[in-house]
Amino acid sequence: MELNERKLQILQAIVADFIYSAEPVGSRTISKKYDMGLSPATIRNEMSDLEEMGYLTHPHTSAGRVPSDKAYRLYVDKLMGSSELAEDRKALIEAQLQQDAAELDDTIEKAARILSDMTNLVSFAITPSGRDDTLKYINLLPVDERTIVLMIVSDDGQISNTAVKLSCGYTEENLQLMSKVMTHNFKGKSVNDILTMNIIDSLKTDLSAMEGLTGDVVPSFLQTLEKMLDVDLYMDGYTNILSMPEYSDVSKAKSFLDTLKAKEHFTEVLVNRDNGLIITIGDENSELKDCSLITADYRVNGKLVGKLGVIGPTRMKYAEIASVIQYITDNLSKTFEITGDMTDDREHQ
Amino acid sequence: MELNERKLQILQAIVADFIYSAEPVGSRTISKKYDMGLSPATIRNEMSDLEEMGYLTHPHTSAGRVPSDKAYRLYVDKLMGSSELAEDRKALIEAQLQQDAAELDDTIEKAARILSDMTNLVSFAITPSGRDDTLKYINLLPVDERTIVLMIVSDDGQISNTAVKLSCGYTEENLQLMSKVMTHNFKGKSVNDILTMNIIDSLKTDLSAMEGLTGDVVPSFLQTLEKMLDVDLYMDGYTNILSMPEYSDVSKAKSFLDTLKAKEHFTEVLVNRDNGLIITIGDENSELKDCSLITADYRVNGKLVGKLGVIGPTRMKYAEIASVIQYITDNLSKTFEITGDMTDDREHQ
DNA sequence: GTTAGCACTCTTTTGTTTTGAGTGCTAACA
DNA sequence: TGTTAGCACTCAAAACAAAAGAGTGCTAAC
Repeated sequence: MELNERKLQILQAIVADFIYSAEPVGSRTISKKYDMGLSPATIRNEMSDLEEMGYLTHPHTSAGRVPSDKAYRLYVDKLMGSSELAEDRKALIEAQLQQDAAELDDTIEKAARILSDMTNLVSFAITPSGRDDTLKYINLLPVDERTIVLMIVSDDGQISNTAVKLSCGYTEENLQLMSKVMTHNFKGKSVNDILTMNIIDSLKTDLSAMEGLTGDVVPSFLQTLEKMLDVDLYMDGYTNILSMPEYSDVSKAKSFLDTLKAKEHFTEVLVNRDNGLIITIGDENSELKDCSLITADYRVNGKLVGKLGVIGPTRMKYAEIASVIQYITDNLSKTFEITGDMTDDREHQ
Repeated sequence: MELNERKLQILQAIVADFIYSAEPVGSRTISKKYDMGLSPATIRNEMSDLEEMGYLTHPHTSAGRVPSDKAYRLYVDKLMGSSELAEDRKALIEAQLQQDAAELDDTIEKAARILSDMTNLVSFAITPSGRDDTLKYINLLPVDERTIVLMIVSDDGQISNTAVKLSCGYTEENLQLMSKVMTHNFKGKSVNDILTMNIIDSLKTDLSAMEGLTGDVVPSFLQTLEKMLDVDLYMDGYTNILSMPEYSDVSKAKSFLDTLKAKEHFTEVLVNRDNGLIITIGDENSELKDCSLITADYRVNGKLVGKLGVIGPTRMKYAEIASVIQYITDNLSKTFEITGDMTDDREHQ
């Protein structure tokens, strides 16, 4: 059977209607609301065909039609078109993102909040991983008799520091020498490389004169590097789903939210997701098969990549949401480019 | 009317039963389950009295009795006794808290998680404010041509640092001088004092020779101090309420969760709350009048005070929950005392 | 003072009927 | 041959009715 122009039109009408109403769509509705000069009976015939082709389903005999995942996919790819974001929304996004956009983390968090507010869905965002950051230099600084600070500066200007409690004393000279050796050894190497290669051993021979100090500093150094690998995950708008008919049943809502709460796993899903504006629908997802995800990446300094997106039932306003996400991520990338040489002006853990 | 021994016994039975069943308690139930040698009729008479006295209410004629806030208050004060935590739970708490208890923040977060898991309620915790921390010294360190790090060390060993992007160049001597002057001016002063008193002006005269540098550093300094004031709020176990009969209605659950999400306000409530094990019931709360809160404080280095607690419907297992909270906060305080001189071994923002 | 007995109340449960949205099929129409 | 009116049929949801059951309050007897 062929998917002719009329079938597409009808399918589009059904999907669009269902997205808004959350009710199975009947032939009368289509015939009346979207007047395409066809009687309900004709539309019924077409619907019957569309069902046979796998685009529609039927909760029960006397109910209207509901789009299948396949229909949503077609809708997203061919039918929905792209929706231009209203000017006032654009302005709102810009205003809110710009407003004290000092720290990356805070801004990302804010972006997620805006996103969930505008879409009424659960939003999430991950920060870029520092795994490919290369080190610029390492500095050890005295604090008090038994405490020093380990400071790691990376080439793109990010600074991480940790206080290190020493088990033995130290001299300023020791610190300086050690800073020098460490910088020499690790300059230009990426965080990931340092952690996977066993560069630490070489350090021990270079600094054999001060074993005690090395023994205290190295674990902190590694720990700090590990932390630079970490990707933070923010979520917002959890409660939005509680006003959606799909989750009017508390136990459904609970199991959905509990799944989302297993953050670690979710982070992984996002990290492995392609860049660009990505929409996955229903069973295209490895998990949460009755949900859709829309994500897009954002750039920091034109390079490091984080992601931002929403999750919700397959019945969602794809076009509208996609345009919101796209606009926010574009804006984020711009923000962290314009203020490019200001992005250092924040603390990194 | 007098609240005699028998009335108390009956009231206790009713409250205890209702806490577990969430169903209005009838006279038969009390007579059978808690055999105190009285017929349902007698108990009915007593119940009627208790209702008149304001301890019980009546959803409708043919329903059992439900405890009022007043009854819970009496129950908590006089009737419930104290429940000793089971040994395996104690062990579990200790094991989980001890396990890499490196950073205060992480540990607090973990404590909140344990708490919500054990109580099946929403838990929350606030970290101590740094408002009364006194400064030990301030250090400015070179990073690159246009960037320095501002490091603030407080007397109890906490370290905060921020990268400062400069609008002009600097020399090492400048930094050292400025570090010295700032340390001299602010050593021994509390964060709060520095922020309220206008000490900044004096700094400008002392360092008039390097206006540019001062102009860049002072805002960052203030900003960092502001941050030290901040109290972080963690919440966990949001979804627990979705399995409670009180919130089987999605819209009720949503409005409860939305109220909790207004974090800022909630933080304030907690900060202003008394120390010790505090239980507030129903309309004793200024907000969320159909909920109860149980909180306790924990100490860090024997001094700084954070708080940990749960929130849920007035029908909660007060004794059990109180003992869990008490045990966790005791343990937290102990953890951050034993490793007393190790608590510096973490980063502070 | 306690309790058995009983009428009464009111929610919950269960069953029944009605309604109405929507389909599928057939037959007529253009 | 495609379109449509008409109609029987289906099924969930709503409305209604009846029954069950939990529990009370009161009275009278112990």
